[in-house]
Amino acid sequence: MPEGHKVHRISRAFAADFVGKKIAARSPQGRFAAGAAVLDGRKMTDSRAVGKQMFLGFTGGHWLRVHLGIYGMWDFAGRIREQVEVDPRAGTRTLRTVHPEAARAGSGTFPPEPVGQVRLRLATAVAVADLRGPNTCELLTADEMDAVIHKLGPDPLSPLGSPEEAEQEFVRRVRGRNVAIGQLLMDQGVVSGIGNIYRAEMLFRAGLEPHLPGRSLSAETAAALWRDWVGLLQVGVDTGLMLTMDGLGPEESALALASRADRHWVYGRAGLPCRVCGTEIALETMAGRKLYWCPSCQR
DNA sequence: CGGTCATGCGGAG
DNA sequence: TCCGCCTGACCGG
Repeated sequence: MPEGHKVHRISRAFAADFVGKKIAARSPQGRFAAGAAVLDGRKMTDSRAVGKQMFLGFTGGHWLRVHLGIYGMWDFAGRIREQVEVDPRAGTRTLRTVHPEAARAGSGTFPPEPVGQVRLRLATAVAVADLRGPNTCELLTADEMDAVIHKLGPDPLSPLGSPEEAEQEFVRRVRGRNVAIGQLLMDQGVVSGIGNIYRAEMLFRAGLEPHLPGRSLSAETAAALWRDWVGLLQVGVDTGLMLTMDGLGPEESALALASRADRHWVYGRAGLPCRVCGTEIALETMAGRKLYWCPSCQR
């Protein structure tokens, strides 16, 4: 499942091709039939992403909250605006449709038959979005949505206040806790959108020992973590990929992108030599997820 | 082609 | 702490 960058991209896809349009809603799988009936025929009025959560607004004050969990997904088909995509083999950035297959001439009828367990299908006259395997798919009032959002830590791309206030909020939430920084980065109440890959990579990039309590970090160290997240998230939204290794040329990038194991500093590299110092990358469970880190570079 | 794991997280127990 | 979600990537045979 996507970390925060992907959710922002999905939200943008809805903003581009669904917001402002009358929406046909149904639940082919049946598990969201009641909710789909409420939304059916309404106009989509807004699309927001906060961390890993997305909120779609509809006339009448209805908000659809979707959290994809570990393997949920949205599939788009039909006339969908292009987004930047990175070609792993060529190492190039190009514009592509969200769903290239749909652009093929004569590639079947529109709308396409649902594939798999489609919890919810949202459709305009020319575009379709299918939701499969979500962790959460529910209708909320505006007040209920606000309550959800206010429980979340800051998201650089949907700050409740100024960017400076978002940074200060992150610093405050980290330094106020006697909990390992490796746990705090995964806590969506501390900062929104960071998942297991970004956690491991950010800690390595900062040279931070994952077990350090949040309150042991200096304000500057915590602020630097935030600024790194701001940059990583922006790159992720721009490219659609989690590019966590800086300073690679086109050829190196192409190689790095070719396989996930070669794409990151430490994530997924347990037992392999650290790219910087050669020390064996360590693996342990933290916050219920696998944490990869270099015992030499991170202390 | 079958088994395992995972870019989460909420709820049951 | 375990389960549901019920997909897709990856790996060994």
